[in-house]
Amino acid sequence: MFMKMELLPAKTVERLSEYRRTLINCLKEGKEFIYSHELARLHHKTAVQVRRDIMLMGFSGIQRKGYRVKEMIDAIGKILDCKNGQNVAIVGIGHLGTAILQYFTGKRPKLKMTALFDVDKNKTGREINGIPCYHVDEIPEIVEDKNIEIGIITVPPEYAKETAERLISAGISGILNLTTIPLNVPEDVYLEEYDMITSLEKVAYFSRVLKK
Amino acid sequence: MFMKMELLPAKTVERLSEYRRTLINCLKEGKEFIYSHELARLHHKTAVQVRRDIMLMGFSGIQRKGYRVKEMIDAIGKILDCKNGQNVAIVGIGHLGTAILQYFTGKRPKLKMTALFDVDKNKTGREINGIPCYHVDEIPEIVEDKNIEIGIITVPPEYAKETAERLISAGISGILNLTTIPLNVPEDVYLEEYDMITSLEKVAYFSRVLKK
DNA sequence: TAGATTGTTAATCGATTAACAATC
DNA sequence: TAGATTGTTAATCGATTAACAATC
Repeated sequence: MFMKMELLPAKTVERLSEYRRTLINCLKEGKEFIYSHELARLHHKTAVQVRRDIMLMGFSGIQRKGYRVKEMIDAIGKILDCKNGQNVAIVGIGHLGTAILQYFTGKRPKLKMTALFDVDKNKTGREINGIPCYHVDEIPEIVEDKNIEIGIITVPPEYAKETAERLISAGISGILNLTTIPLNVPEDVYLEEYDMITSLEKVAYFSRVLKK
Repeated sequence: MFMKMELLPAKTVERLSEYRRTLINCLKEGKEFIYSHELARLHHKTAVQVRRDIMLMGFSGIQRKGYRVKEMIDAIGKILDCKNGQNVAIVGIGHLGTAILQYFTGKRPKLKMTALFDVDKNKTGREINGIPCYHVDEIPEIVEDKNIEIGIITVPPEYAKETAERLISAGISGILNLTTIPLNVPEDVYLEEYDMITSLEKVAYFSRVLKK
């Protein structure tokens, strides 16, 4: 069997993730088929783009009927998910860390929330939302023992750098940095950064200048 | 006096916001000048891109000395900030809403956190972090009376749609949607959406496939 | 059959980078 | 002066969209 295994464009990967979210909702509502233009409309995209993304992942629909919702969810899973799952940790269990933890619970079975880390004695040494919380000093052992591949950083900005360093030397392979400090990582670690203030400033700018 | 007022590319606007964050830190550390390659390195960009962004906003540096940190912060402010400020509200004061509120406090004087909205009686009718919290039913009056221009939506997904509708009919001009539900807004409302799960799935995918 | 939809290539558009002139 | 940096245009690259063939 031949497996389509080229690297997909980052933008396509993002959109596939978004499509899946929507498809899961469609499935819940009992929808069996979906047209490219329906999916496009739900995501403010064009139908061509949706079809092209689907083509790039090697899936196909049925002429005049659209795409089978259930099968497409599985097809996206084949691309986005690791067969045996990937373990995830959150470092910094403040409001942001907790928000992610809560949202996450039970949603993505292939991304297994495995450990939490904090410095607060009230949080460490117990389970939060059913996930064990350790002191950040335990990052090296726990990340290695539990084979944690992905770290989400939601610590206060002044600790962002050292947190990243700890995760990296513990052998993490991907980081989602939600602090306001841009990080530097070695080449073999994938880094994604997001700052809400930038999003908000973008909204402020365009909502102002676009209204004539 | 001639004002440079063309619309900047969205990507440039994002980067200017990021540069400013970094420049503010540089200023705190007493740095007076910064080279394009220094700023580039801090943001994983190229020096050319930094210089081009700066050029596009109509600012200039000094040959061989770089850019004056203080002046550049002001120049970015002239682009991103509204002279008299813009009022912001958060709808949904759960962990995510609270995280934003806390981070936000005192950071961006031109984005004035003006009102919070929730349904929980323990939160409404009092101040949280110094900002008054109202019941979501009061959105129409408060948004109009307080001239709120930007709404951040951090409600549970099932309420995302109606929250957006309420904000829009109350006359909001920009929305930052942090729920997992894509929204539809009329043409004259600027919408920015962000979903952490997509970011996380992107990290999972690339951290897996990029390691050979 | 006509119409609607998928699948795919080619063209276009926009964003980044290369190249280099200017200048301190 | 030589070297380093800014500023800017032109070339390249990548992402989106247009066009259209295939087919149900």
